Amino acid sequence: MHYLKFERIPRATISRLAVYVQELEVMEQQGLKVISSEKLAHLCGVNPSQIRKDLAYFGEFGVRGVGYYVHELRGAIRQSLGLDRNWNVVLVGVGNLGRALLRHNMLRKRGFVIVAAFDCDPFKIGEEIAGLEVNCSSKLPESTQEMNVEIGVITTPPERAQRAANYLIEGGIKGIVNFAPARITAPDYVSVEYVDFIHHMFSVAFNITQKQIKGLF
Amino acid sequence: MHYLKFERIPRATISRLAVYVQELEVMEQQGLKVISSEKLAHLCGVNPSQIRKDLAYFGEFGVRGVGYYVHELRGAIRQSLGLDRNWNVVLVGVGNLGRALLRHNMLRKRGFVIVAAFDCDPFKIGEEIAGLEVNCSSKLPESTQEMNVEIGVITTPPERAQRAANYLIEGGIKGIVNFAPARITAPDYVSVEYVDFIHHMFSVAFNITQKQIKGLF
DNA sequence: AGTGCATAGTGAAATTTTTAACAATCACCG
DNA sequence: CGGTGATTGTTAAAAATTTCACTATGCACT
Ligand SMILES: NC(=O)c1ccc[n+]([C@@H]2O[C@H](COP(=O)([O-])OP(=O)(O)OC[C@H]3O[C@@H](n4cnc5c(N)ncnc54)[C@H](O)[C@@H]3O)[C@@H](O)[C@H]2O)c1
Ligand SMILES: NC(=O)c1ccc[n+]([C@@H]2O[C@H](COP(=O)([O-])OP(=O)(O)OC[C@H]3O[C@@H](n4cnc5c(N)ncnc54)[C@H](O)[C@@H]3O)[C@@H](O)[C@H]2O)c1
Repeated sequence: MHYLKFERIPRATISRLAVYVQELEVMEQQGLKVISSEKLAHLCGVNPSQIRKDLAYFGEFGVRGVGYYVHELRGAIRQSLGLDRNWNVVLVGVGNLGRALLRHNMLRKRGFVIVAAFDCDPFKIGEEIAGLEVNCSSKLPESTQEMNVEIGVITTPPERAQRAANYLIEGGIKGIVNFAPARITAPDYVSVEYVDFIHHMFSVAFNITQKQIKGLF
Repeated sequence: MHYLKFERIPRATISRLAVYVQELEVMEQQGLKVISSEKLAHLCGVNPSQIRKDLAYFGEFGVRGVGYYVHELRGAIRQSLGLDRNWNVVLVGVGNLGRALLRHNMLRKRGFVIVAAFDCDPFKIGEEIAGLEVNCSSKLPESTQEMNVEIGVITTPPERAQRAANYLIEGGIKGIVNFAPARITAPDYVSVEYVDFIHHMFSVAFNITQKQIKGLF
């Protein structure tokens, strides 16, 4: 019997669950109904035990001898992660990257609804992008409180990231996703995540160098 | 005495080294000459021992009783990661995100030089972005071999990511950074990294949900 | 030169995370 | 309606990673 656990859930587990959801969505589109931990593991590039363990933190979602029902499992994971509802999001910094995010429907499809965008550049304020008017960032704190926004996305230059974060914190935001390559400080009650693709470039460069040293090329 | 180690280096270490470099660059701009592992750790949000351990994989870069010389340490880490040279990069998929990447000088500043961009859309082929002409993706394998390209960046829609990867692999690329939310398969000699910001959105949403359950709000 | 002080480097301990192994259980079949 | 095969959930072992505690060493000051 499975009792609700209050173990701390590894951050790596959360990250993998997101991958599982991704792959489950592909399967669902392909009309696949059932999947075993072994097959899913192979697709996601992990160990099958890992998948069963990750899922065990949240409940029992499979059928022994059969596997997991794709649709059901996707739903279960989404619910476990708190993704079975919409989240109001604001974006700070309407530059190249900010625009790319605003124009894509990827966020909305996953339940993250960008309800406002802010910039400090007077030339950008008033512009309309993807049906959203760019506002002056000084109005941010007020707006987020009014609109019940919980997550802020920072796409300003790195040296402005902390300032953007301060606005968001003042606005009562609970989580920040920072695309600028700069650490920011925030109170404990605010969750901060860093999206830093340069790290991944570094990683690849390092891996290639290593392989070269080891003579694999 | 420090002898060159052939231990496997944790992936997490690489990721942290990238953060250290980031912060060291900020310090250097501020004119700071010396930093202790304790202070750097605080800035990067990690444990001081962790920093010393991470660096120990590559050598001895500090001065006991003093700390690390900022400029020197930055150089040492960059060299350790294989970043003390330029890397030729190609980009596949000139959409919103691809353009944002092409327009930013962030990559070049770090030694990653985008030498060509490819798309399969006839309307985009021939267009010039940031001084680079968009080429037809069918020419990719040939071009990459000619230009001695080692890294490929994928910014196509997810369902096209594997195809893009295949072109890159055919072109003799050694590493791939994939921005599309889709796993890709590649031979062992190709390093693949995934940049998936949706995972970070999930993470933040999950953290907020957890805190709410625990009654922290 | 010697002393004190600060901080890097390092081996061992603690903790966390992953993997392996297996008992439990479900669907299916005769 | 019990046996069979498959695959989960779970416990135990292994591996990896992080943190601690301590030693070594360089610098500044006397
Ligand atoms: N361009 C990319 O492909 C890319 C990819 C990954 C990460 N990043 C990072 O994302 C960030 C943005 O990149 P970009 O290419 O969009 O840069 P950008 O210069 O095009 O855009 C930055 C925007 O932020 C605005 N801004 C500056 N300070 C602000 C403040 N205090 N409040 C509100 N808005 C403010 C600017 O007016 C500008 O519109 C950078 O930190 C960059 O390093 C960029
Ligand atoms: N837009 C964002 O802010 C953002 C952020 C993170 C990740 N992503 C991901 O990055 C990818 C690209 O996003 P986008 O917003 O730029 O999408 P987009 O639709 O604007 O651009 C995709 C481009 O890829 C091209 N393409 C398609 N198939 C191709 C192929 N086989 N070879 C070469 N080019 C091909 C298309 O012609 C198009 O120009 C998507 O997978 C998206 O999920 C986007």
